[in-house]
Amino acid sequence: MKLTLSARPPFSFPSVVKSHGWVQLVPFAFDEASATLTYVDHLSSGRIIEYRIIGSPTGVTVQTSAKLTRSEQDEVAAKVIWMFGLEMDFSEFYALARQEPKLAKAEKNAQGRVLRSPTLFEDVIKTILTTNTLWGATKRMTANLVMQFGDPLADDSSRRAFPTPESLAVTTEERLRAETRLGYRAPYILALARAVASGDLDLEVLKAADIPTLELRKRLLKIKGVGNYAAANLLMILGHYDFLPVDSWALKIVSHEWYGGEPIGPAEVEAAFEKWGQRKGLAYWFWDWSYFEKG
DNA sequence: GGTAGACCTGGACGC
DNA sequence: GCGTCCAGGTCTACC
Repeated sequence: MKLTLSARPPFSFPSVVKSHGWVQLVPFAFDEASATLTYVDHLSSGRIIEYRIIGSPTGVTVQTSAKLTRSEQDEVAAKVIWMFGLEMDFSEFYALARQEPKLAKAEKNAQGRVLRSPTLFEDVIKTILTTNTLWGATKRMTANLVMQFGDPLADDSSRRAFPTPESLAVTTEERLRAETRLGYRAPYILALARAVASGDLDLEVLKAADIPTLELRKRLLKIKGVGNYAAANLLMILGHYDFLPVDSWALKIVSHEWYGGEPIGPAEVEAAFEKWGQRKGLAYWFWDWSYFEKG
């Protein structure tokens, strides 16, 4: 099966794929040689399928080896549109970015979209797994979760979908600690899965564009394990850019940019991007950091 | 509301 | 080989 999906221009497939580290976390995988992003998904029909997503200047094509029903095709299309933010409009950000040399490439490179998981449940868990740890450990914890609790492709049990809330809800904190190696994050992940599986918490409604940012942030901060950094990161994913995900990395690159490498705190990071208002997250995310300049 | 201390893990580093 | 530090922070108790 093949679906062709159009994006609001400008659009850049590699810009979305490489917008942050999600592409390195299963069930995502990216093949550089063929420039193909794959993702193993658990459809609401119960089937486990793999998407092969290829970019074009006008959007993406999605291929699956499985033959899908009409409703399954609609589900895949809706999910990929969300994952790539195909309908998102960054024209107001680009208008401001044209005035800032450090964002001069933003419009040309069609920056703004960030790669998202099909469900906010998956993005919340992955975000919690990025906190207070090394990136390598985030990849390992995510891989453990997927291998231990995700359902496999019919023809390749080494490729699995992200666990459903229901599959995680029935496990124990002890197993998440001892086998999945989530450490102190185990009770957070378990509580989240149980809340979503029971229907007490509906994360998908938070994708609605008309929820005010402060209300959204308040709801995200109620999730155990989600603090200021994680909430800001999730707001970025949800298309709200009023808060900065200030982590140790942000402190490092902002210090290098404006403070000569001296130790700084979150206040200095906030001050550096204050003038960008509701688009400060975008300005921060796509800033042409001197930290990465060669030489 | 602000802050200190604890928290899982595992790689890097110094000895 | 061993101990310590720290990383894409958060929570809780305490003031």
